[in-house]
Amino acid sequence: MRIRFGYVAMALGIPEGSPNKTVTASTLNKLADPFDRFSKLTRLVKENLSTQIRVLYYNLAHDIKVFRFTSKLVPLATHSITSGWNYSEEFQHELAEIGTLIKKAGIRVSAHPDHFAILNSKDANVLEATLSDLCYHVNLFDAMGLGIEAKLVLHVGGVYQDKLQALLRFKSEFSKLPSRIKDRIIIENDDRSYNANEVLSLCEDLKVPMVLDVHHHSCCNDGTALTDILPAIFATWGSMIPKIHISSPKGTKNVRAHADYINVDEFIGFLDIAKQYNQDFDVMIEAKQKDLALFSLMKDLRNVQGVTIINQGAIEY
DNA sequence: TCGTGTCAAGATCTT
DNA sequence: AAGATCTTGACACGA
Repeated sequence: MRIRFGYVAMALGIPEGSPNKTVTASTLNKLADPFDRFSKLTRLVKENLSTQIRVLYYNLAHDIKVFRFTSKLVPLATHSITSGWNYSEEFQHELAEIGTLIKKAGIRVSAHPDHFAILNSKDANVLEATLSDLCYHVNLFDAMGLGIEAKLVLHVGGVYQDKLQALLRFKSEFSKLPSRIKDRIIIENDDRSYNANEVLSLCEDLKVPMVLDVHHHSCCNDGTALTDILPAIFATWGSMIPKIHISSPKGTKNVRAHADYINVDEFIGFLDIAKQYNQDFDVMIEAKQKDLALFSLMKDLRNVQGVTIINQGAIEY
């Protein structure tokens, strides 16, 4: 089976490789002239977008075809201080350039609204903020000219001590989403609330792909072995190539936090499970050292029996 | 320039 | 009811 690797948001292997530059609302508020606020924001977005393009070229130079965007390309995009700002139109040229590059190079991209985006929150304000955040991400994908293959990863969350009700609320809110959002959502098992089994059932119900996070599964599970559910998880992707997330625990005391690099033995453990299903898949590396962790894992994989290195960002196993 | 605090976000645990 | 905690990378600011 063929496995491709990707990393999240920023490149540590090149200078100025972070498209995460931002500003706080309070700093903007201190600028008396609205024009100054506007130009400060505009400068930051332009910088982030040009960094993003540079990072994509860097990825291509290293055969990395899987990438997750930062959610901060447009600082404060969903903050009330920028309400009415048509960033998609203002940066249409730059965003289109990014999209063209992605399509031409065949890069698989996604985004992951952070865990404050809660589709099934009981709080109407939180729900509104969540919808606005999802809309923001989709606005960027649309402006890039990317279709529904550009996915948005969500967690379930919104438990309030009642997981069953929370799941019902999730399904109900999901069904109300506009298709431009709904068609892009994929759901991931998390590290404390919803395990892989529960998310699998939800994904089967909603007919959306499931992202298996192998590390989260080891933090939060009901005793189900991956061997038993992996084929069903892969099946939620239909004809698409499944994607999984991997990371390693930071330490024995803090098992949920992400370590700098990926432990190759843990990953091989997963590969050995996956191998029996002979399904190609993509792997998102969630390690603090980002691209450097990817390179490090690839280096470690060179010494593993059964691994064939296809290029700097893919293996055959 | 360095270190500490703050910012964004929401749920949940503690006081 | 209010505050601390969790999480993340980067800004903001005082020393």
